[in-house]
Amino acid sequence: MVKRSPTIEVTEDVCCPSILQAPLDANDAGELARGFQALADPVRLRVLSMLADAPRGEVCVCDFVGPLGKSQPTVSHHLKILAEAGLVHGERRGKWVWYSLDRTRLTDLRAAIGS
Amino acid sequence: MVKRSPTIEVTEDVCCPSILQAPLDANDAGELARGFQALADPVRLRVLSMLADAPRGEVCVCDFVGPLGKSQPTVSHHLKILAEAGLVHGERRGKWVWYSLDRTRLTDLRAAIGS
DNA sequence: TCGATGCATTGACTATCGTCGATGGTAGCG
DNA sequence: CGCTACCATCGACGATAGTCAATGCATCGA
Repeated sequence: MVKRSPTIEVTEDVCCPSILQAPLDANDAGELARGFQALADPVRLRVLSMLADAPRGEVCVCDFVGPLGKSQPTVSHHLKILAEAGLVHGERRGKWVWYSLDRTRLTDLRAAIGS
Repeated sequence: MVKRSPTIEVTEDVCCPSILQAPLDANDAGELARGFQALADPVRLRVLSMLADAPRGEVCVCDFVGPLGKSQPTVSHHLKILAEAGLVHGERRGKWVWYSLDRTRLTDLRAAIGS
Protein backbone atom coordinates (compact mmCIF):
# COMPACT_ATOMS: atom_id res chain seq x y z
CA MET A 1 0.00 0.00 0.00
CA VAL A 2 1.67 3.16 -1.22
CA LYS A 3 1.65 6.01 1.23
CA ARG A 4 -0.30 8.78 -0.40
CA SER A 5 -2.04 11.71 1.10
CA PRO A 6 -5.80 11.17 1.04
CA THR A 7 -8.10 13.86 -0.21
CA ILE A 8 -9.64 14.01 3.23
CA GLU A 9 -8.01 13.60 6.62
CA VAL A 10 -9.41 10.33 7.94
CA THR A 11 -11.61 11.85 10.63
CA GLU A 12 -8.83 11.95 13.25
CA ASP A 13 -10.94 9.77 15.59
CA VAL A 14 -9.84 11.35 18.83
CA CYS A 15 -12.41 9.35 20.71
CA CYS A 16 -15.28 7.84 18.86
CA PRO A 17 -17.57 8.56 15.95
CA SER A 18 -20.61 10.71 16.49
CA ILE A 19 -23.79 11.61 14.71
CA LEU A 20 -23.06 15.26 15.12
CA GLN A 21 -19.64 15.49 13.54
CA ALA A 22 -21.20 14.99 10.16
CA PRO A 23 -21.03 13.65 7.63
CA LEU A 24 -20.59 10.22 9.16
CA ASP A 25 -18.80 7.92 6.72
CA ALA A 26 -19.92 4.37 6.07
CA ASN A 27 -17.25 2.76 8.24
CA ASP A 28 -17.92 4.77 11.36
CA ALA A 29 -21.65 4.37 10.82
CA GLY A 30 -21.21 0.61 10.67
CA GLU A 31 -19.26 0.49 13.90
CA LEU A 32 -21.77 2.71 15.67
CA ALA A 33 -24.66 0.65 14.35
CA ARG A 34 -23.14 -2.51 15.81
CA GLY A 35 -23.04 -0.78 19.17
CA PHE A 36 -26.66 0.26 19.10
CA GLN A 37 -27.67 -3.13 17.79
CA ALA A 38 -26.44 -4.57 21.08
CA LEU A 39 -28.88 -2.25 22.83
CA ALA A 40 -31.75 -3.05 20.50
CA ASP A 41 -33.21 -5.93 22.46
CA PRO A 42 -35.44 -5.90 25.56
CA VAL A 43 -33.64 -8.79 27.23
CA ARG A 44 -30.23 -7.17 26.83
CA LEU A 45 -31.50 -3.83 28.13
CA ARG A 46 -32.86 -5.56 31.19
CA VAL A 47 -29.51 -7.29 31.68
CA LEU A 48 -27.77 -3.93 31.65
CA SER A 49 -30.43 -2.58 33.97
CA MET A 50 -29.89 -5.37 36.48
CA LEU A 51 -26.16 -4.83 36.37
CA ALA A 52 -26.54 -1.10 36.92
CA ASP A 53 -28.73 -1.80 39.90
CA ALA A 54 -26.63 -4.58 41.43
CA PRO A 55 -25.32 -3.71 44.90
CA ARG A 56 -21.83 -5.01 44.24
CA GLY A 57 -21.93 -4.07 40.57
CA GLU A 58 -21.95 -7.65 39.37
CA VAL A 59 -24.50 -10.38 38.76
CA CYS A 60 -24.08 -14.12 38.43
CA VAL A 61 -25.45 -15.72 35.26
CA CYS A 62 -27.68 -17.95 37.33
CA ASP A 63 -29.35 -14.86 38.79
CA PHE A 64 -30.31 -13.56 35.33
CA VAL A 65 -32.25 -16.59 34.17
CA GLY A 66 -35.14 -16.41 36.62
CA PRO A 67 -36.00 -12.69 36.47
CA LEU A 68 -35.57 -12.50 32.70
CA GLY A 69 -37.86 -15.45 32.07
CA LYS A 70 -35.60 -16.82 29.36
CA SER A 71 -33.79 -20.13 29.06
CA GLN A 72 -30.20 -20.39 30.21
CA PRO A 73 -28.79 -20.75 26.66
CA THR A 74 -30.71 -17.66 25.60
CA VAL A 75 -29.35 -15.63 28.49
CA SER A 76 -25.85 -16.86 27.75
CA HIS A 77 -26.33 -15.85 24.12
CA HIS A 78 -27.32 -12.30 25.04
CA LEU A 79 -24.45 -11.97 27.51
CA LYS A 80 -22.06 -12.95 24.76
CA ILE A 81 -23.44 -10.28 22.44
CA LEU A 82 -23.13 -7.65 25.17
CA ALA A 83 -19.58 -8.79 25.92
CA GLU A 84 -18.57 -8.65 22.25
CA ALA A 85 -19.99 -5.15 22.10
CA GLY A 86 -17.79 -4.20 25.03
CA LEU A 87 -20.74 -3.33 27.23
CA VAL A 88 -20.20 -5.99 29.86
CA HIS A 89 -17.36 -8.11 31.15
CA GLY A 90 -17.56 -11.63 32.55
CA GLU A 91 -15.23 -13.16 35.13
CA ARG A 92 -15.19 -16.76 36.27
CA ARG A 93 -14.96 -17.40 39.98
CA GLY A 94 -15.33 -21.03 40.92
CA LYS A 95 -18.39 -22.52 39.33
CA TRP A 96 -19.95 -19.15 38.68
CA VAL A 97 -19.38 -16.43 36.11
CA TRP A 98 -19.97 -12.90 37.31
CA TYR A 99 -20.82 -10.18 34.83
CA SER A 100 -20.26 -6.48 35.38
CA LEU A 101 -21.13 -3.33 33.45
CA ASP A 102 -18.55 -1.48 31.37
CA ARG A 103 -19.77 2.08 31.59
CA THR A 104 -17.04 3.38 29.29
CA ARG A 105 -18.55 1.84 26.20
CA LEU A 106 -22.00 2.99 27.26
CA THR A 107 -20.69 6.53 27.63
CA ASP A 108 -19.21 6.40 24.14
CA LEU A 109 -22.50 5.33 22.63
CA ARG A 110 -24.31 8.04 24.55
CA ALA A 111 -21.86 10.62 23.27
CA ALA A 112 -22.43 9.44 19.71
CA ILE A 113 -26.01 10.64 19.71
CA GLY A 114 -25.55 13.94 21.46
CA SER A 115 -23.37 15.94 23.77
CA MET B 1 -64.21 5.20 19.01
CA VAL B 2 -65.80 4.50 22.37
CA LYS B 3 -64.08 5.99 25.35
CA ARG B 4 -63.24 3.16 27.69
CA SER B 5 -60.73 2.81 30.47
CA PRO B 6 -57.90 0.45 29.65
CA THR B 7 -57.13 -2.46 31.93
CA ILE B 8 -53.70 -1.09 32.72
CA GLU B 9 -52.61 2.47 33.40
CA VAL B 10 -50.19 3.14 30.63
CA THR B 11 -46.95 3.04 32.66
CA GLU B 12 -47.05 6.48 34.27
CA ASP B 13 -44.23 7.63 31.99
CA VAL B 14 -43.12 10.75 33.84
CA CYS B 15 -40.43 11.16 31.25
CA CYS B 16 -38.96 8.05 29.81
CA PRO B 17 -37.62 4.70 30.94
CA SER B 18 -33.94 4.37 31.73
CA ILE B 19 -31.39 1.65 32.24
CA LEU B 20 -30.37 3.16 35.53
CA GLN B 21 -33.70 3.27 37.31
CA ALA B 22 -33.60 -0.48 37.67
CA PRO B 23 -35.06 -2.93 37.48
CA LEU B 24 -36.40 -2.15 34.04
CA ASP B 25 -39.63 -4.03 33.46
CA ALA B 26 -40.39 -5.89 30.24
CA ASN B 27 -42.69 -3.18 28.83
CA ASP B 28 -40.28 -0.30 29.23
CA ALA B 29 -37.44 -2.46 27.95
CA GLY B 30 -39.46 -3.23 24.84
CA GLU B 31 -40.18 0.40 24.14
CA LEU B 32 -36.56 1.38 24.66
CA ALA B 33 -35.37 -1.47 22.48
CA ARG B 34 -37.55 -0.26 19.62
CA GLY B 35 -35.89 3.13 19.92
CA PHE B 36 -32.38 1.76 19.78
CA GLN B 37 -33.35 -0.57 16.98
CA ALA B 38 -34.02 2.50 14.87
CA LEU B 39 -30.42 3.54 15.52
CA ALA B 40 -29.01 0.09 14.79
CA ASP B 41 -28.40 0.58 11.09
CA PRO B 42 -25.55 2.34 9.30
CA VAL B 43 -27.80 3.93 6.69
CA ARG B 44 -30.14 5.39 9.29
CA LEU B 45 -27.25 6.72 11.37
CA ARG B 46 -25.90 8.46 8.29
CA VAL B 47 -29.33 9.91 7.62
CA LEU B 48 -29.41 11.37 11.12
CA SER B 49 -25.88 12.60 10.64
CA MET B 50 -26.76 14.39 7.41
CA LEU B 51 -29.76 15.98 9.08
CA ALA B 52 -27.68 17.14 12.03
CA ASP B 53 -25.22 18.70 9.63
CA ALA B 54 -27.73 20.28 7.27
CA PRO B 55 -27.44 24.08 7.14
CA ARG B 56 -31.17 24.68 7.31
CA GLY B 57 -31.78 21.62 9.48
CA GLU B 58 -33.63 19.78 6.77
CA VAL B 59 -32.81 17.56 3.82
CA CYS B 60 -34.85 16.60 0.77
CA VAL B 61 -35.31 12.88 0.12
CA CYS B 62 -33.72 13.27 -3.28
CA ASP B 63 -30.55 14.53 -1.60
CA PHE B 64 -30.21 11.39 0.50
CA VAL B 65 -30.18 8.87 -2.33
CA GLY B 66 -26.90 9.84 -3.92
CA PRO B 67 -24.64 10.17 -0.87
CA LEU B 68 -26.05 7.08 0.82
CA GLY B 69 -25.55 4.90 -2.24
CA LYS B 70 -28.88 3.17 -1.77
CA SER B 71 -31.92 2.92 -3.99
CA GLN B 72 -34.74 5.41 -3.56
CA PRO B 73 -37.17 2.81 -2.13
CA THR B 74 -34.56 1.74 0.39
CA VAL B 75 -33.97 5.31 1.52
CA SER B 76 -37.70 5.86 1.79
CA HIS B 77 -37.96 2.70 3.85
CA HIS B 78 -35.34 3.88 6.34
CA LEU B 79 -36.90 7.32 6.60
CA LYS B 80 -40.19 5.70 7.47
CA ILE B 81 -38.59 3.69 10.25
CA LEU B 82 -36.92 6.79 11.66
CA ALA B 83 -40.19 8.70 11.47
CA GLU B 84 -42.11 5.94 13.24
CA ALA B 85 -39.45 5.98 15.95
CA GLY B 86 -40.05 9.71 16.36
CA LEU B 87 -36.50 10.58 15.42
CA VAL B 88 -37.29 12.53 12.27
CA HIS B 89 -40.22 14.39 10.81
CA GLY B 90 -41.15 14.75 7.15
CA GLU B 91 -42.99 17.63 5.57
CA ARG B 92 -44.23 17.83 2.00
CA ARG B 93 -43.61 21.05 0.12
CA GLY B 94 -44.59 20.87 -3.51
CA LYS B 95 -43.04 17.90 -5.19
CA TRP B 96 -40.47 17.41 -2.47
CA VAL B 97 -40.56 16.02 1.06
CA TRP B 98 -38.17 17.60 3.53
CA TYR B 99 -37.04 15.69 6.57
CA SER B 100 -35.78 17.24 9.79
CA LEU B 101 -34.29 15.89 13.00
CA ASP B 102 -36.33 15.56 16.18
CA ARG B 103 -33.71 16.04 18.85
CA THR B 104 -36.19 15.46 21.67
CA ARG B 105 -36.48 11.77 21.00
CA LEU B 106 -32.74 11.49 20.58
CA THR B 107 -32.25 13.15 23.95
CA ASP B 108 -34.62 10.70 25.58
CA LEU B 109 -32.71 7.73 24.20
CA ARG B 110 -29.44 9.25 25.32
CA ALA B 111 -30.81 9.75 28.81
CA ALA B 112 -31.93 6.14 28.89
CA ILE B 113 -28.36 4.87 28.87
CA GLY B 114 -26.81 7.35 31.26
CA SER B 115 -27.16 10.73 32.87
C1' DT C 1 -54.53 17.13 -20.80
C1' DC C 2 -50.24 14.84 -21.06
C1' DG C 3 -45.70 13.68 -19.74
C1' DA C 4 -42.12 14.01 -16.32
C1' DT C 5 -40.49 14.16 -11.64
C1' DG C 6 -40.34 13.06 -6.57
C1' DC C 7 -41.70 9.94 -3.20
C1' DA C 8 -44.25 5.94 -1.09
C1' DT C 9 -45.84 1.21 -1.32
C1' DT C 10 -45.80 -3.61 -2.78
C1' DG C 11 -43.82 -8.04 -3.47
C1' DA C 12 -40.07 -11.10 -3.43
C1' DC C 13 -35.66 -12.65 -1.99
C1' DT C 14 -31.73 -13.34 1.13
C1' DA C 15 -29.55 -12.68 5.50
C1' DT C 16 -29.64 -12.20 10.17
C1' DC C 17 -31.79 -12.58 14.81
C1' DG C 18 -34.07 -14.54 19.00
C1' DT C 19 -35.27 -18.70 20.99
C1' DC C 20 -34.91 -23.34 22.84
C1' DG C 21 -33.53 -28.40 23.40
C1' DA C 22 -29.62 -31.11 23.39
C1' DT C 23 -24.93 -31.52 24.23
C1' DG C 24 -20.18 -30.47 25.91
C1' DG C 25 -16.86 -28.68 29.29
C1' DT C 26 -15.40 -27.26 33.74
C1' DA C 27 -15.47 -26.76 38.80
C1' DG C 28 -16.71 -28.43 43.30
C1' DC C 29 -18.40 -32.24 46.49
C1' DG C 30 -18.89 -36.79 48.64
C1' DC D 1 -13.78 -41.53 40.88
C1' DG D 2 -18.57 -40.59 40.01
C1' DC D 3 -22.14 -37.14 40.60
C1' DT D 4 -24.02 -32.66 40.48
C1' DA D 5 -24.27 -27.73 39.38
C1' DC D 6 -23.08 -23.82 36.36
C1' DC D 7 -22.22 -22.09 31.99
C1' DA D 8 -21.08 -22.16 26.91
C1' DT D 9 -21.75 -24.03 22.35
C1' DC D 10 -24.30 -26.35 18.62
C1' DG D 11 -28.12 -27.20 15.61
C1' DA D 12 -32.58 -26.13 14.15
C1' DC D 13 -36.61 -23.46 13.75
C1' DG D 14 -39.72 -19.39 12.94
C1' DA D 15 -39.62 -14.43 12.75
C1' DT D 16 -37.85 -10.23 11.32
C1' DA D 17 -34.85 -6.95 8.69
C1' DG D 18 -32.43 -4.83 4.57
C1' DT D 19 -32.48 -4.53 -0.24
C1' DC D 20 -34.19 -3.71 -4.93
C1' DA D 21 -37.34 -3.84 -9.21
C1' DA D 22 -41.84 -2.78 -10.32
C1' DT D 23 -45.74 -0.17 -9.51
C1' DG D 24 -48.80 3.48 -7.64
C1' DC D 25 -49.74 8.22 -6.43
C1' DA D 26 -49.22 12.83 -6.18
C1' DT D 27 -47.41 17.42 -8.10
C1' DC D 28 -45.74 20.51 -11.49
C1' DG D 29 -44.74 22.33 -16.16
C1' DA D 30 -45.73 22.44 -21.10
